[in-house]
Amino acid sequence: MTQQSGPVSARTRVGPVGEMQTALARAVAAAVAGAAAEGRLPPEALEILEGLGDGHVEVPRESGRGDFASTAALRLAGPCRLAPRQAAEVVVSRLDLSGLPVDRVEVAGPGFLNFFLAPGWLSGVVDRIRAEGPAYGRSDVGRGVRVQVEFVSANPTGPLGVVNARAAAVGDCLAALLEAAGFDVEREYYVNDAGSQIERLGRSVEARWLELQGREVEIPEGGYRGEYLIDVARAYEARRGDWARAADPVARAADMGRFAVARMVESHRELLEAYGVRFDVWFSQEALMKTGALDRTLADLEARGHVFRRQGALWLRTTAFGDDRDRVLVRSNGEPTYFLADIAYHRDKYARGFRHVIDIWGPDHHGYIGRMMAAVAALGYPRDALEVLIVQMVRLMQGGELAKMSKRRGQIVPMADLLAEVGRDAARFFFLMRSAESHLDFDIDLAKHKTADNPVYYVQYAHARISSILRQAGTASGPGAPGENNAEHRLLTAEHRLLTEEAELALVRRLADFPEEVAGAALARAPHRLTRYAVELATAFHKFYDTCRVLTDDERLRLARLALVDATRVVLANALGLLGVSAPDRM
RNA sequence: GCGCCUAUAGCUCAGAGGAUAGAGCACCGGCCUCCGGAGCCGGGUGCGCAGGUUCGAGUCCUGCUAGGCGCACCA
Repeated sequence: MTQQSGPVSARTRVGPVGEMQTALARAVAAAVAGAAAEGRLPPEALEILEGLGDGHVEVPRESGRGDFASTAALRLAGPCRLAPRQAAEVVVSRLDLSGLPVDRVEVAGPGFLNFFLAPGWLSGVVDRIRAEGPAYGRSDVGRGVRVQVEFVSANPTGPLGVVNARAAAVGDCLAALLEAAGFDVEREYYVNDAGSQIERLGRSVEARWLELQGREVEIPEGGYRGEYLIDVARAYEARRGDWARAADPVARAADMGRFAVARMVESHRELLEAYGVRFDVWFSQEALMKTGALDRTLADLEARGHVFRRQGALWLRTTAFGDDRDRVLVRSNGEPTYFLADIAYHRDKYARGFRHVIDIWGPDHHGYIGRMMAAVAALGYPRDALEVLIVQMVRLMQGGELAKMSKRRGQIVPMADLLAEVGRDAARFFFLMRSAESHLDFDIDLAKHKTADNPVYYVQYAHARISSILRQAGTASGPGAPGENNAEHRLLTAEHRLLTEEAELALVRRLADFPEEVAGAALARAPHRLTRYAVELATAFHKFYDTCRVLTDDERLRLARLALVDATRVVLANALGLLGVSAPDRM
């Protein structure tokens, strides 16, 4: 079983940097074509290079190796049986860089082509960012493909825990990234409001309710023992107590189950909204089942010939699609499994028109991926129609120890408690600092620090500091209508070629990277890259601030730097916006 | 037993087949007549082990070791 990763290609060519890479790649390709035509490179060279697309142009890690490097010669050398450096020399001799801001090209190391660009090659970026504003960073690599991201989807039988908080941050940010990258995204929450767990929930509420009536009752086997159900029972008593006392016990427990689910779902929705996460669709499992979706799904799978009967049960032959064993759809007692319901749910997703579905699951479900992928394949959908991401577990650390936030041992820590402790911004930022699939140690002490060692404050501080500078300069922060006399208007005349300090150029360079960072993070399903970028951008700004005075008496330099600072504000705000973290003007 | 994930600096973690592997925390030492010091600068014998593919491997493949998780006619 291999997990499908969907339309993932971590390399994208968008934004100012990507556009330059594409232009350089074209120039290299033209040089190779020219050399091949002259017989100085074998005919297959061009074909090999085309197979690389523009992926052979990269950004060298080390400064001093140019602004860009091409590995074309290295890749041609083997198949063409040439010495890499020699191939590089041939390419360079044919390079036509007219119209490109390239100062010089060097052959370096084993055969890299290093391009050194003219110092002002990014001088247009500042205006571009300030003109695009909130749209800067968006691209169309997704080409409007409809994608659904389903996440959190916690059972409505108890409060949300910290893993749900992590999944919410990851799912919401991933959805935002995909939107920014040009996909047509819907956020969905699946409500498991059917099945035996809801019966157990109802009986558990009933037990609490009977307790409130002064009766001593055991919570049923397999029931939910959390004290939150006492509140549910109280609310139920207030709303439907009279009816319940006269009602048939079976109907009463069922009614309590429905009541508890509605209440739980509502509290989850409220908590998530307070966390800044809104779903487009809250999808009810019960509603789906009422439409007969299970029967239709079963019939579909049978028609496709993947269902068989064994020992009185109906099975899906998932082993035909990479699973390591076959799975039961309908138990011998006639009860459908949760698996069948899940297949019906996914079938419904595709029926609703999604070309690509991303499920974000908790760590306890990774064993479920194989059968779900197999089921989607059995339904006849392409292998990349479904993609499952696992958000790994969270350990809360405090004072270097496992935090004891939960009152009882082994009990999950409620999401609400964590938010009350560290706040929404810190929680979201910290959950997005690590790749979703690796275990996370959440440092509560650090998250609460209001100092620079706390990354979220460090980034927000950069934004607040910028706002302060712009306030002092009399520049409206934000794209208001500029009066012709104010500084906002005069920034349009800023001369970006005056930005020559190393710290200034480094900052411009980081700003120029943003669209590629966004698209790359979206395609790689890696929101944590964006968090990292935000920190790096803040660092670049603070370094600039430390070495370059913005509000100088030199009017022209002052305008140039103000424009740069304002562009930085835009990008920081856009990055924080995608992360779901606030960008304060004051702290 | 089988499967999946993880293994990178004292700690927590980035790392997109490229050149000399990076951040943050912690620790030590510097920097404010000036736009917010919630800042900046400096200090580092680290890719679990062994093979392989490649011009080039932390990255891909195989085996091993260690940790985590999963392996229901549960949801």
